[in-house]
Amino acid sequence: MHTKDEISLRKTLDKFNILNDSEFSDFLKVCEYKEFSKKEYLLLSGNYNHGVYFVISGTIGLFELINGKELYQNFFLESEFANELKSLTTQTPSTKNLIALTKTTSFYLSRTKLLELYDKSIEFERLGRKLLEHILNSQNEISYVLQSLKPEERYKYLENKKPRLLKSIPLTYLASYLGLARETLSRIRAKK
Amino acid sequence: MHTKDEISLRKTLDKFNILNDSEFSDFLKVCEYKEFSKKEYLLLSGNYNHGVYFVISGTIGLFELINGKELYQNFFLESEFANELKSLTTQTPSTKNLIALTKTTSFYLSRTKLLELYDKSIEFERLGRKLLEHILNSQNEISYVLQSLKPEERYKYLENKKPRLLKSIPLTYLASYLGLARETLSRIRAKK
DNA sequence: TTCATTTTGTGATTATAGTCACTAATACAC
DNA sequence: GTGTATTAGTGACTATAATCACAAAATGAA
Repeated sequence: MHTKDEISLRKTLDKFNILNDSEFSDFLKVCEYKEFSKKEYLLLSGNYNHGVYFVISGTIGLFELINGKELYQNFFLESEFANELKSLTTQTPSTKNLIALTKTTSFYLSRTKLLELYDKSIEFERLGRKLLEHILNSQNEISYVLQSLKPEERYKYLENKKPRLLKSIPLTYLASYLGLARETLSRIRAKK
Repeated sequence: MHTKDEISLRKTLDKFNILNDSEFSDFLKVCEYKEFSKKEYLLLSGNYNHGVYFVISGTIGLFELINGKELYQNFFLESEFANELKSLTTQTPSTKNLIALTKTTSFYLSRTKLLELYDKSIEFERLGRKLLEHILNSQNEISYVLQSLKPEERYKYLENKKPRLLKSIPLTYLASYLGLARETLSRIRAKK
């Protein structure tokens, strides 16, 4: 049996060219299908993070609450792995929140099952490593944007490199993500 | 034979609790001792990145040249792995430079040898994954600093979380690293 | 469809850090 | 030890984006 959702997961993992059919099947076996309604929390700060999510449909936001303000640090769209790695890897209470910004469907992979996969064979370790390399390269890009681009250039960065975000995430959250005041981003867009 | 330098490497890797004596010995076997004089480049933008360095002594800087300005993105001190992962993992020409900011000694591990280790056993893959998790958590912290802290708070961040940088890296480079004008950082420090 | 909530737009003002220009101090090479 | 490089400090000024306050629009639920 291959549902559309499983094929989507397969396609994403196949980019790394590591798992064969049997390994993918093992991966899938430990995934649980989960749905979230808009504004539902997948992870609440203060709690431990117990796993990762593969987004089938919808969008998930990662944010931190800093003096009453929601500081968005990432967004996860269709076919991406939503993750908060600090708490997951160090097993300390999370300072961050994962929230469904829209109605969302996902595959959930618990930390326990993930660690079992890592133990099972080198292929899963390799997949984990490659995924982390990929995530790290993205994260470095964001850091660069925040470190050195002016507001207008940050907006252009979204246009050019993250058009899906621009299309699907409210400006308010994007401003937070880019380290700008909402009004600033609104004015930049108005000028175009 | 165990030199002081090898013990330093061993201690750093032992934090991850993965390699046994024989595996560490395999790791060490593929390391080359390399020295760099002040201002010598370990990686020049435009070139391919062929490996990683473990800093035995000295400091290494990672920067990008953006309209004539050196934009420092990281510093690597004693007992840290100096890396530029984008070019290393994607095998595209590097946009970044690695430079010895002081006279530096290091162990060099080539990409080829690294990949051989990854193939050799699951322990090396796991070490790679854990190292990446660690690096990613640090990188997320920097992003947070750049996204949401005011100049004064950024300086405090260095004081509290990166005192070694504050001690050993010129203010000019630290300002770049923190996304601030050199003068701003200088004034902040003067106020203390 | 209507009402409440969320999201966006925009003007006026202020705070803040960037830039420029120059001096001082420190480090480093010969 | 002298001279050159690099690094740091500081005042004056300017540009820029944050903040505040409010209105408008869009979205979503009942």
